[in-house]
Amino acid sequence: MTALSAELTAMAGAAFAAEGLPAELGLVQASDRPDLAQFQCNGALPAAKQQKANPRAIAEKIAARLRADPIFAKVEIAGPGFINLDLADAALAERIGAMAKDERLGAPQAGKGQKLVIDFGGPNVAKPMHVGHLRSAIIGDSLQRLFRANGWRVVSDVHLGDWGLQMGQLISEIGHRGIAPIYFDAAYKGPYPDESPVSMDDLEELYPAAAAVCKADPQRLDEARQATAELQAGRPGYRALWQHFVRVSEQGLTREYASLGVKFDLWKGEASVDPLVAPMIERMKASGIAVMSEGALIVPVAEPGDKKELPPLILVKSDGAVTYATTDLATILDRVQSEDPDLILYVVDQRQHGHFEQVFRAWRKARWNGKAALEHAGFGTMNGPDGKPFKTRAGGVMKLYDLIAMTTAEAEGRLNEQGLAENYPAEERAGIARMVGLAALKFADLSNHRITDYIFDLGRFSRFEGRTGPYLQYAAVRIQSILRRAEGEGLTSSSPDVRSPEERRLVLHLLSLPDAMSAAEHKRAPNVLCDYAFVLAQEFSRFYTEHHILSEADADLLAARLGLCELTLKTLTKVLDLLGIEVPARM
RNA sequence: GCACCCGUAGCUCAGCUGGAUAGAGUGUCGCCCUCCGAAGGCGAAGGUCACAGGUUCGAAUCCUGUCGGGUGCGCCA
Repeated sequence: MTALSAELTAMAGAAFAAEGLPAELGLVQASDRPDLAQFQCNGALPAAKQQKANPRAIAEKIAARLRADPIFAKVEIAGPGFINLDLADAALAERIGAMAKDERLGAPQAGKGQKLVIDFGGPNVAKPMHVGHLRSAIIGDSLQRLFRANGWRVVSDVHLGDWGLQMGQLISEIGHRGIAPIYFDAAYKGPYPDESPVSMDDLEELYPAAAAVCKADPQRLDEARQATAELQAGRPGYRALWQHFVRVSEQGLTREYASLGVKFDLWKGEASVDPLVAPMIERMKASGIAVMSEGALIVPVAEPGDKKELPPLILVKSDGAVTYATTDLATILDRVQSEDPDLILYVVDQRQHGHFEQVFRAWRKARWNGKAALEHAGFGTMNGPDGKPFKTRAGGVMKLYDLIAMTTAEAEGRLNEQGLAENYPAEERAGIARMVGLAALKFADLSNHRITDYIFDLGRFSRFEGRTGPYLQYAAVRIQSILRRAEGEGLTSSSPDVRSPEERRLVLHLLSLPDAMSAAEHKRAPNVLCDYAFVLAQEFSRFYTEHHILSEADADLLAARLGLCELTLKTLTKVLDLLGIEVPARM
């Protein structure tokens, strides 16, 4: 089905064209002044500028053409030349009926035939996931859901950090402690044990210790560098040990991501493109793109128009090891070869912007095959109430696991306070608390614009009133409750109708779903969906307060209103799903 | 030092491909449960859109400068 705004835009566009004006001027959008009209078209103003004519006169010509169509209940000129449009209730009813029958609820299929790879710039192996990874997971997950809903084929890759200096630091630390000498014995030919010599807990202790000692002691840093280079060069014992790190970490990370409800198609990492790295470097050297400088192999990426010269991308460090810029470049090569995507989206902290600019420029400079557009969808940091990066009370890094436990506990406390879910089985109660806590967390994160930093304030998110995830869940649960009662009374629903102002507002908002989904896609901004969902819940609550549905005497009206409840529930559930938020059956 | 991002109601934030009276939540103050879940609904008060110029018929939105905050600036990721 065609989106209502698109349908109206096509009509207005035709009217402009018929007047010898560009059809693009016919853009019709929801009105900024709902008190004046449902939709508006501002095209007469730029048209007047182009033609050096009176905007109201042009608007009048367009309006005269539009008035001929019975879809409109009102076509008016206002102010300097705005064209204000109201639709006939019958036309709205027809379109909302079509939406109710459409499985996709009118989702725009603009991505049909296009392929997207999303890179989550995942956490590092051997380090626990912390709140810094939360935004990448939540925002990236919402984007993958949205793009899929809009018709794209999507491949998501967690893209673990498993190949850098931190690996050498860990190896060297383990060597110093003598934990698993067999992996360091150059004479030993294998095989190496299947069982990992270190657990996830061990790694969580080992890594910070290793990082600290390298910072304090230059000699230890050198050792770590050398270990990194040897690992990358393929030293068997180091590779075997590294395999253990990766496997152990992946188990832990899978659990963490699962608790967030986030899934990836690929669990690749930097190391997975290792075989591509050496040939890629050779190719870059051969074509003269990569040159030696200060002992390192670099790709100059400065461009003439730069306000500030961008430093070169370092392909191979002077110690022989590669950097994540190298693996990111090789990963593009890998993705182009295996997926041939139209777009690669990097959902990574905004502070990495310079890095991605370097990688993208180097890629373009190489002029290799592939149609993929490269784009960094950066996000701001999550700060504590003091406006500084979020920490635990003790001042340490807050682990994701603990954060989720905190929000769940808050949700549970709130349920207790309200005396809700009191008689539910303990298991269901726990499930509800988890869903409510996650909704609070995700909605708070997603409702801010991606790029801005925001303050994480558990107290505020946990009030569960106003513009929050739990409010939206509550709205959905209330609708489910009505529908259950209706079913119990043997009532049936029919196609929604438009009779009251509250229904009209609700229906208009439902019909704007494709606009929200398109805007969210184009801006790569889930906060647009948050806004849509919140307004939808508000419009429903208004409708619900004004009209007592189940006691309606007019059977046709009752059925139509039940149909409207069903469609609202479907739409709300769908948008929440795009945000990665689940709705409990009751709460 | 240079570059990028940001500065909107007491607080937390939307809006920023220029357009009509700048929005929401929260907080404050009123009103609404004999009826489908009040975690709700309705209303009031609250803003020199940091500041100063400029472009335009029209600027929170575009340009320049100033002030204030954040971030990044070859061998970490």
